[in-house]
Amino acid sequence: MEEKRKHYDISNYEKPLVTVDIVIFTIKDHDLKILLVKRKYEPFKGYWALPGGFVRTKEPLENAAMRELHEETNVEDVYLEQLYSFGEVTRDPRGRVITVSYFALINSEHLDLKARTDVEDVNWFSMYNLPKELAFDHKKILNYALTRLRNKLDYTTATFQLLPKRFTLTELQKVYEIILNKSVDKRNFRKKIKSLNLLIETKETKMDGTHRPARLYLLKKNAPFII
Amino acid sequence: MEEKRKHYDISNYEKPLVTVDIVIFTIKDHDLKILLVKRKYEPFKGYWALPGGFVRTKEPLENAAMRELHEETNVEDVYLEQLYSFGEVTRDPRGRVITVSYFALINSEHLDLKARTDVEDVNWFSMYNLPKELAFDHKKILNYALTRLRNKLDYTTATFQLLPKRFTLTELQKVYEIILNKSVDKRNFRKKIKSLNLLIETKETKMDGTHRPARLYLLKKNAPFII
DNA sequence: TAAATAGTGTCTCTTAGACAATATTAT
DNA sequence: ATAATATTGTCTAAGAGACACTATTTA
Repeated sequence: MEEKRKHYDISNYEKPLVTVDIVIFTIKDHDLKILLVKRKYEPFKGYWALPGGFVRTKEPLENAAMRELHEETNVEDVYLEQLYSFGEVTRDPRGRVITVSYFALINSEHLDLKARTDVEDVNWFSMYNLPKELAFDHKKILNYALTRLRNKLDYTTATFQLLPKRFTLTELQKVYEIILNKSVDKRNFRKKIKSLNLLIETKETKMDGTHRPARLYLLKKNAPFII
Repeated sequence: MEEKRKHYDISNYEKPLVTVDIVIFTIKDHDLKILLVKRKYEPFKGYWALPGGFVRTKEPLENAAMRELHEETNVEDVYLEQLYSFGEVTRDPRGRVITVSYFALINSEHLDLKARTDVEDVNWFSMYNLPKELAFDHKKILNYALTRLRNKLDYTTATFQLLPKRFTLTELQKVYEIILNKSVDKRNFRKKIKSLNLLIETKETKMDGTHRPARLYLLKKNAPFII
């Protein structure tokens, strides 16, 4: 009987804290950027950190991530995916904190950071030029996220979230080049994209400068997520 | 000052419980099997469930998973990988429980289930013939694990963990066929495996029955994990 | 007509997949 | 010899990657 209670009563177990942390990617100024917040309080006061926070008791994990995301940005049309859970015992000096990390891809248009009171500063950083030290194990989380993002490029359409609805093939190619951090042959790239049959060619073009205008495309309404 | 304390004092936050659950795969009797335990206590008393348990306060997540694994089996040489964290609010009727799931691949030799007191029964089940109802959201976790396992087949050597150290090419092919649940052309399979240059041909052969004996191979000592 | 970017096609090499005959062992 | 599994090669089609010229626009 006592043994039975031991197994049934949930309150006997010590509880770690659970947070979510989000790697928010966007492409801005021809660069892969991620959002960081400067911590106003200890621990790691003054350090840049991933946006995140504690999971509320009646809140699904994904909602917690989405809530934190909305607290930082006003964007809709967000692609959000769980990344990995980090559970080193000493990752937070305050005590046992397990974090479930997410990564988000947001459209480079209409970026609009909100004013916040609980952080000292918010900013976009180039993934290729991060602050030397980040709070907690957030550097590790970022590297993990970059690897995942690069892999997704190959076999999913998730990365179209980084572009406006209508985009040119050159813009699409730049997304690939910026994420992979290497250049790609224009002819092979276009051949590949066209063979996947994911895009609709619009009648509009985009002019910017003194040269031939580029055709605008959009992703098919029900293009497969996994190619 | 009060606001500062609010952000610093960890004890103000409500804490969900954190468990680990493990999908332990092996290959036995020409079938893909996973280990389930029959629950002795509520909730889901009498239901089959994934082995797992609460994470201890001073225990890294991966250690918790490894500990649960060792509590069920005596195997060493285990491949263990984090799968996904499930955080639906209502997934455990006792309250908020977030689970970090893992999957493990164990060698089909020397399987030796331990006697346990806190479960009613332990058994291997065919992945293709599971009990109709499982405890919690464990069916969902299992399906997620199967998808992951199938994907890993393509580009990692993780699945060699399912075989003894020395194995025949036919045994290796069977692993592929059982996991993918479809048959594979023998000539193409061997051509592919040989082109990857992962194996060492031993001088020994394996006899079993009245037919030509098969050459034994082993995975190269420092074969890459990701191919 | 100069400057700047958009847009396009061919060749080669590698890889995936279809497909069937011979080799070796024990009884 | 028979039964049973091991072992091996060729052909074709599709895709990846190297590579350079023409088209269209504005100033």
